[in-house]
Amino acid sequence: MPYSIGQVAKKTGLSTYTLRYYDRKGLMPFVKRSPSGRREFTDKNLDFIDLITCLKGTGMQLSEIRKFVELAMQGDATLTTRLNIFKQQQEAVKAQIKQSQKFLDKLDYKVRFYTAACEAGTETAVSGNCDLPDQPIVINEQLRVKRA
Amino acid sequence: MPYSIGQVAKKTGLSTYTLRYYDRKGLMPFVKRSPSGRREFTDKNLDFIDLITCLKGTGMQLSEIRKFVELAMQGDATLTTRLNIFKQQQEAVKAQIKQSQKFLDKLDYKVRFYTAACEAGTETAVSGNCDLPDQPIVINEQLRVKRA
DNA sequence: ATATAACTTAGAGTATACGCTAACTCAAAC
DNA sequence: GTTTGAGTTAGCGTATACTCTAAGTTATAT
Repeated sequence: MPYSIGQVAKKTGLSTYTLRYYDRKGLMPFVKRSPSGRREFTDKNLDFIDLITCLKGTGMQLSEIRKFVELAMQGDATLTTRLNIFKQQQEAVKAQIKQSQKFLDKLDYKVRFYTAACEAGTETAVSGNCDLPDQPIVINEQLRVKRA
Repeated sequence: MPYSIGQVAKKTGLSTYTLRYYDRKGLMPFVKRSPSGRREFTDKNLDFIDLITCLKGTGMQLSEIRKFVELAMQGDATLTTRLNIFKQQQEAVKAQIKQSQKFLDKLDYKVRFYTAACEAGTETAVSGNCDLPDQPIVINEQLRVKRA
């Protein structure tokens, strides 16, 4: 039994608007229609939508995803091309995670800095250098507003 | 010696358009002007722009960053509020990294799958389940198109 | 002194990814 | 058989974040 667009929306968390939009954008040429024109999604289709969600979640644009889908529709002739797309995206995600980790390091430093600042009652009493995150954060007792 | 907007653009990698746009959006109320109205960025300003870039890079919207900037301009009275914003963003980034890692796992699987498919010459010869990524990927020798 | 490069603002234009409405059709329940 | 809920398309509207142009001013180098 195929799924209706509403059922797919519930299953995937995407809105029906989004699903139709994706379809219009050429991301779902594999979805068959009932005699009256309604979309009928199979379980295999759902897997593919999961993949689309994955690619989208890693920053791939809909236009690029469309290209991938078109390759996939062409069958085995495009296997290596598709493999390369996945390898490329793999590297992209690794780089993204690295970048996010750098940002997280900065945030970690900020939390330590602001924790000290809150304790001292003022930012001016706190020393520390954001670009040297391992450097200790020190409170200048002379400048404290709040006493411990 | 203060920096001009062009120099800041080079240093930060943001375009002058973007810097002015950020300014207009209230993200840089701390930037002073020369008598003739030109922006004069200090090194401290550059650090703050780095922070803005960090927050933006972790998915914070400009409108939210603006709120943070406004709090920062109010001084020590908003220290705990700002600390909480950083803590919140810290958690958000951790969650993002986790999600990205999940997507990466899926991509890793796809690379393994497609590598096998390329070797076999056809997708149909390859078995494997994306939701059980530890399951081995097996090539059905009967369905091979390309012989090893 | 003047060319040119860089700055200024206001505001229009672009890209992406939706979200929503209107007007209509269709399927299932009662 | 008719209501109700869900589906359909076309197309307009929105949000975000730029990106660029136009028209003018200012700073710097020759």
